[in-house]
Amino acid sequence: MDSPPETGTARRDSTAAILAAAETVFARGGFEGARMSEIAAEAGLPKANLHYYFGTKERLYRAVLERIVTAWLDAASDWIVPERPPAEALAGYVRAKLADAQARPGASRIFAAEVLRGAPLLMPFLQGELRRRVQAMSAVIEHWSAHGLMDTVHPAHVFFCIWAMTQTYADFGVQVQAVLGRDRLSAQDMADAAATVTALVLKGCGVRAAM
Amino acid sequence: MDSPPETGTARRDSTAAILAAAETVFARGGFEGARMSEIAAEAGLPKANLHYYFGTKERLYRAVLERIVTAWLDAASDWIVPERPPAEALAGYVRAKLADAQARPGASRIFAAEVLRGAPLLMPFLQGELRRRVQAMSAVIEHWSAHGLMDTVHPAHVFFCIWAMTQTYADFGVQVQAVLGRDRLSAQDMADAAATVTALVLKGCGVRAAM
DNA sequence: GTCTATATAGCGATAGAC
DNA sequence: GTCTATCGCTATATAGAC
Repeated sequence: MDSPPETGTARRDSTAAILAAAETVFARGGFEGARMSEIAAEAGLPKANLHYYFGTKERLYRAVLERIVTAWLDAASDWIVPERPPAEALAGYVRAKLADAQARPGASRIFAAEVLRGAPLLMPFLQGELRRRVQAMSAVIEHWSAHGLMDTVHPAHVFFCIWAMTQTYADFGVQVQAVLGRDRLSAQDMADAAATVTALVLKGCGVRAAM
Repeated sequence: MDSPPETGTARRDSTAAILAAAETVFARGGFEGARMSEIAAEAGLPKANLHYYFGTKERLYRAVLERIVTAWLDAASDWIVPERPPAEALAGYVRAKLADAQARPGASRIFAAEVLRGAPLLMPFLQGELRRRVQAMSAVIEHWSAHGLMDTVHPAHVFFCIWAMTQTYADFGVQVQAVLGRDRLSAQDMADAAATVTALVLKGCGVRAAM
């Protein structure tokens, strides 16, 4: 948004390559664990170019975080709307979150590592945009409860639990693999995961069967 | 277990102080984010003493991890036994895990950070001891299902979900606080969390009401 | 055993040639 | 705009006095 001007297609290619490489490298080890030299190698560029485009390691990291947070919000939030029956809405939300965790596990891990260390850079997002989204989605849940479509619950906590369960298949993927004794998670494993999470959420919230 | 001999009470005091300080400092930032000088300051000892007792930063980190893993296993695993009714057993297990997350959030975060970066040091534990424990607990779940005390589920995935939900209140505590708009989580917040997780697990698994 | 003072390496960042 | 060579700092680790 500031630093060197935004024009030029070579610039676009380079910054895109750097951001993709940075997401890969930050995904293992977080901010402190990543080396600028690793990111440069991953992007196939000299290290100096990273500083030319992004100035400092922290500014590059912030750029990566920003991309992730944007995707986080777009991903699934429009499933939770009052017109939809809760069974369909919640199941769709869970499936979208699980699909996101599988599609971009690195993004999920970077987000998790940032929150783990106290979210120094994400705090404004958590207290602002995310809080408002949760309040809006919570109102929908309360609407469903009031209409007898599901149990009365603590809506925010239900979302914390959904996020925890879906993200665990990205963030703790190696633990899941190790415990199941797999080299990597099969499609069947992910189907079992989806079935389990969906059942816990729908039956756990007493959602009346979809029609 | 190796390096300097294990006798002497001054040694016991120093190593205990260092391990406690290390757990605090590793809890924010993980292995790479921690500075030996921070740990020394936190323990009130000169930095050189850390190296005298533990040799390297990695060996100190391993010692901290070992303590955490031991506690992890002791914490709650004896709740899941076939004699107990599943409602009581699963509710007790969830409560014990949540209490553990509240009592030692730093330990939970260190474990999470280690798994996040691919669990290079924990892999033997995950594939060995933890896998065996899950297999044993899964057999109990299947026993309950076979006796009509609860639905037929994917037992391992149920445990992944329980761990995810309970640990999120330690590992992602700042996110929970931010979204709820709190300075810190109140006793009421934690009671709501416990109620939500317990409901999702018990109703989600179709556990027949306790008698 | 305990500490101060220092060696050594690796990292982020930059200067300056092309 | 792009790269090579290098600076300066900081962190782990150790040598050696007490």
